[in-house]
Amino acid sequence: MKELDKKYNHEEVENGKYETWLKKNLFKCEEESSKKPFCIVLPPPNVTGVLHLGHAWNVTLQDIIIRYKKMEGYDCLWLPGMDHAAIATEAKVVKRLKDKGINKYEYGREKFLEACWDWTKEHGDIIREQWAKLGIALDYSKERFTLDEGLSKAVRKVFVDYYNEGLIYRGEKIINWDPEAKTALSNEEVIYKEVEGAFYHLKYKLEDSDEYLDVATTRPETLFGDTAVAVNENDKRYQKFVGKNVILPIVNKPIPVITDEHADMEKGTGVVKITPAHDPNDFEVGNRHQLERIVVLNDDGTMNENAGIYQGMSREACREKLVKDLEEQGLLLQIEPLKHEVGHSERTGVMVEPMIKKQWFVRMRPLADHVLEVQKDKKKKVNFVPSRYEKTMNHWMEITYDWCISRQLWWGHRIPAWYKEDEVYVGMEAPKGDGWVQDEDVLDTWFSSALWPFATLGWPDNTKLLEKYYPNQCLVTGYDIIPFWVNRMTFQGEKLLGQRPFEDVLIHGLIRDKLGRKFSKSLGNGIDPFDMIDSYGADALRYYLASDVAPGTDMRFDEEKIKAAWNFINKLWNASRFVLTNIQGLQKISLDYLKNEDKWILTKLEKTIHEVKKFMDKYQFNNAASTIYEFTWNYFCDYYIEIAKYSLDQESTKSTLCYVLTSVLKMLQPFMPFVTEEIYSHMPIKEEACLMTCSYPKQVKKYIFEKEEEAVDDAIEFVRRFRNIKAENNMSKELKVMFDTEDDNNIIVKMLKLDGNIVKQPLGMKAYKVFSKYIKATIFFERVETEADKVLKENQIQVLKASIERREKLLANENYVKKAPEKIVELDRQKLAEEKKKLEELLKDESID
RNA sequence: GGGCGUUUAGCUCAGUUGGUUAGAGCAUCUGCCUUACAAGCAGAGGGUCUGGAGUUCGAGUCUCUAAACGCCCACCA
Repeated sequence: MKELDKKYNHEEVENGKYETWLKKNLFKCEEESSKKPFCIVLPPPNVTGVLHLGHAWNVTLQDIIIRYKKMEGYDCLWLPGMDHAAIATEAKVVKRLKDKGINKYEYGREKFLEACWDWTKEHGDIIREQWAKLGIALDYSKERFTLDEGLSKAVRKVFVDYYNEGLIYRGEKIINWDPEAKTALSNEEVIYKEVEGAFYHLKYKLEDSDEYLDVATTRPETLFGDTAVAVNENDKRYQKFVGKNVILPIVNKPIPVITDEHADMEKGTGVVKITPAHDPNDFEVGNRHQLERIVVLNDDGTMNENAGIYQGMSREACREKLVKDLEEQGLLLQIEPLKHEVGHSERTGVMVEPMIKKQWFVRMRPLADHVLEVQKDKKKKVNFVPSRYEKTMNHWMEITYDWCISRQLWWGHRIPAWYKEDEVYVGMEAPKGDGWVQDEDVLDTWFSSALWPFATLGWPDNTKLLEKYYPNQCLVTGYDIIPFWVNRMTFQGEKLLGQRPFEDVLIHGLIRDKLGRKFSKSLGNGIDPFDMIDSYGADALRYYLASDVAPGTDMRFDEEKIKAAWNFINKLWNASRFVLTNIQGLQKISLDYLKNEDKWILTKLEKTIHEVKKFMDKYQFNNAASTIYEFTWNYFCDYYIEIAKYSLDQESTKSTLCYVLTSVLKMLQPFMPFVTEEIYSHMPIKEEACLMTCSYPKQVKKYIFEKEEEAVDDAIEFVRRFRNIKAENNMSKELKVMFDTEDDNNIIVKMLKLDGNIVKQPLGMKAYKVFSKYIKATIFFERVETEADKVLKENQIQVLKASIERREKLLANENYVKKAPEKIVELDRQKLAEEKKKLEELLKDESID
């Protein structure tokens, strides 16, 4: 058995381990076993790029769950995969081709898709390497891609069934148009940003009259599509105009003045221009009044032939020129500056254009209503951690409307619809016969990822995998994609399989920079998690990511904390070295003849195990981590190992060291798999070849010794007070100590290295009393009392007096004694007695000199 | 406009069902190369928990209210 290296070197420790784990098939699920299943599907990262810190956080949390559950005896399946990310990837590939001077449309669909597959392969390989560096326990035998054959089958199945059921339809509606990517977008893909705009007040003259209406608009360039002007029917100001025509400026065309509920008397001038082809509200108005729909924009965002002389201009240029022309013609009444929110494309960043288009939609109401119904049932609902995020989903379900799923892109699942003149065929395969042309469009990338929890398990076929691992037990994702993904998986799972897709959803936040800003390219504040791994190791990064914040909250990145995590690992490493060199040759762990300190550390350990499991089960890894940290550093290293140094020849000491360290390694394994496996491999006694296949520690009641725990706690308390007094008084090593209590003060003598300094009689030197609950001693030392000493003692007395007074008052309060739990009251009584004793001694002490 | 979150030590964060004198890491100060660890050890200082009101024997924790910051959703002709 090779010894542990003198220095903890994360690079050496982590190097090669992942490959070994893969070779040993340690990450594979055990389909055939009778163990209870625990399944997580990995939120598939987009193949657009490589993994960032947010991904590292996301997968670390999942890996901790999976590794924990494996040790807890579950058959775990953590299913990896990637997302083709239709629009995002397409944008990247378009750019790559453009840089080479190639135009997507000239290149052609087939070759373009080849380029997309190349891109996917390249980035997929990088991502897999990154997963390996992070050490995550993915079952690669089940890896999937959102654009693979299986997903394609599932997608087509859903599309066809929904179409036949009337849940998917094709229709002309106002959709969000991305003029850069030249595709429709869903509501969720539009981000509203505040921009500096203006209210343009335009003069719509009454036909054959000098009178006019003041029409305010933020989008003057859409006036070419105006087909009416609306006022509220109760608006007395404009009643006389209703039924008449106004002349559309520039176009010089009469359009009617109508009444419609959409016109709000309170807003603006109370007159609203109606552009049915470019505004969702106006579209509805147009439907109510059978107004013509005039599209004025081309797909690339330039003005079309309906814009007359402005044809070919960009939206922005047209607005500028138009406003100038209106002003010249005296048709511009006023420009009122206005800050307002305008929709931008999530992917390309350009302003989104509401446009009327023929697209495919999912009818959302019935699907969403069903989820709302299910969420009322505690046994059937999706449980969010933290629970507040349930509201985010429910609210979305309440207000969502039909989902535009067709995209005018090439990279994605092609819509399984074929057209022949006026006929439409929707089916799993192309229809027989000539003349059928398939829909050119593909589906929203989220349409396929919404099927991820079950399509990856073989749905729509009724596979064993599906039967065993659906519903998934858990999903881990950021709150920012609840609308895009979690919600959609939920309604699809409910509809298609009649069950929630996952029992729990663990939500985490976003990682921000040290100043709380989002990471962004323009700020240049990005952190590459793999740089951090190079510097501190994956274990340190993982521990940091898992332990920094409570579930559901954002995290501010702080490299100092990774350093602190590294220090902790280094501490573990050194403690392990100490233990390993001292338990060489240990044959078996025997915990039958235990000393007080052994019983003490075992008790602390068993209590720690209980706490840690409680936190792990609630996904509170931050609390679990700090509980283990405290035990390892503050109890095991700071006290037990120090005391153990005096009895390293004893079996009980060796056994206890071995047993405790093994338990610590097990608890830390999910957080820091590399280093814990490395240390475990050197242990002389092992229950399994690998730590990760060991069982998780369970609290053993017989190793809880309350009496000994209290006694050693008290001894430690004494040691702490002793050291304090020693430090505050600048005592030399030559001090002498007289114990006033009969107890076995073995531990204290060792901890304080008092051997040879113990006296049986008081000495004629300055004396100082030290107390804990059970132990009392006098320190004698050579030193002249200074003014500072007196002040210090006086302060101590004051603090004690105040505390005693507070407690006496509290205990004199009948209400408190009557209503508070007895335990609490009893504790106060004890504490009071102690304090009184201490005060008495302290006061008496003044006479000793 | 609707909803949600945050506000605790100099900084970053914990704080379970209300219950001893509110914790950690980092930073600061003091003393130590004590043979696992100086990336360490020992000791210390530092917060009344954003403000106000209430419920309670008891509030960082529950209720109401105000403020600052942040996020989500919707709308703005």
